Amino acid sequence: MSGMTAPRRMGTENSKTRQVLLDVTERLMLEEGYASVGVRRVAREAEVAPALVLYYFRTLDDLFLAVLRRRGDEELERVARRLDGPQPIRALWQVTRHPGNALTTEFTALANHRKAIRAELAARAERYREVQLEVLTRRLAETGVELPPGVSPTVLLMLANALGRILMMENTMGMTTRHAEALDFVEKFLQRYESAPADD
Amino acid sequence: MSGMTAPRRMGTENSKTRQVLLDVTERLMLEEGYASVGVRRVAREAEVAPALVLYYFRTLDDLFLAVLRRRGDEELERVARRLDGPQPIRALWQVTRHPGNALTTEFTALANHRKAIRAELAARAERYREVQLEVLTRRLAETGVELPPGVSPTVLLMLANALGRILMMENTMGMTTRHAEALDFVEKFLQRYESAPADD
DNA sequence: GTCTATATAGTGATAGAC
DNA sequence: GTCTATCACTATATAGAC
Repeated sequence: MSGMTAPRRMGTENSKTRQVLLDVTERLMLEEGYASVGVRRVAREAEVAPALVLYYFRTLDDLFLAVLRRRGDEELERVARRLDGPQPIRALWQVTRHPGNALTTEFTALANHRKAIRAELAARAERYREVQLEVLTRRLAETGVELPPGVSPTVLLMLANALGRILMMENTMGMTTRHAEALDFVEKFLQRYESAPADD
Repeated sequence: MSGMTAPRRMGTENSKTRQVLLDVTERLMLEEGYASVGVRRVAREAEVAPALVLYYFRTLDDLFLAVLRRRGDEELERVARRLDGPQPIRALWQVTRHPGNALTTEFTALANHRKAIRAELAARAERYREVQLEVLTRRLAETGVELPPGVSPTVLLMLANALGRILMMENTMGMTTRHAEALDFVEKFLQRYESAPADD
């Protein structure tokens, strides 16, 4: 399981230091972007020597992948739980705009450069979408919400995800043009389809 | 205008070589991503010496900015012209999914690392949005299309742009989950609101 | 498990000859 | 206008001592 390609020594999965390195990497990605993550920088923030980072993660890719897997698993669970409540559409919107999702954006950017990340991220994103869709579809049926004509749960999911992600990305680069109107539209939509028990 | 900070020599605006360097850079960004753009790589593809790149563009940032400005101006004009036709919503969707827009995505990613790019891109994106909105609003009024309740031209613009961009980004990383349903929804929407002269 | 020291290879940028 | 040569710096990754 841990790969027998390299004869080099390597740290164990449940080391305390290893966890710290993952924490530092994740924090750096969120605060300064993935480009700030490097062997030296992570080591400095974790107050260890650079070589130790490569002792726990053979390559930088391995470090990124470990963060992606740890956080991704947590997030998938959290999202599925959130959507499985009384207001699935509102939950969908909140989840999309949650800071935890900012890491996904960062990994998406990183995937441009690193093949290994791209493969893993794409696979996860597909699973993520299917899980969201499954829970959302079920809950919409159970709560008896009637969406606008032509808007299937799939379409609702894609539109919410897309709009949320783009607003986030634009915000990151200091852009807010027409965001207010978009957010207002979403709020009205939520009130129309979920706050009042929708009996048109 | 051309900056009196550096005493270093520099090429003229309408040099043939300069144009080639811009072409190469743009092509590289589209085909392999911005990370493949470097002094040496661009020089090699243009079949000149690396130092010549920095003769025409004092820094890498300057090279990127020159591409952004040249292409951005062309695109803005093209988009405004396209939207100002008989089917503005369809044009909006086509423009969003046009390859020319892929460069924007690349610049958005680049903006994460480079402050100078971020500032210029944000300013341009705001102008781009306002121009799109202005033409779209006017044409929708002129063609007498009645959008779904709550969906203002602004909301339509933001949703179309967001969905189109996200589909493009996912495609780039080899992901297509549920794209068909989303595209189908858009197509039906277009047919409903534009192909038939809409008299409900 | 953690360190120091270093190998190896990349980068953007500059000086100055032709 | 274009080149060669090089500086100064960064990066990931490795070997081997403690």
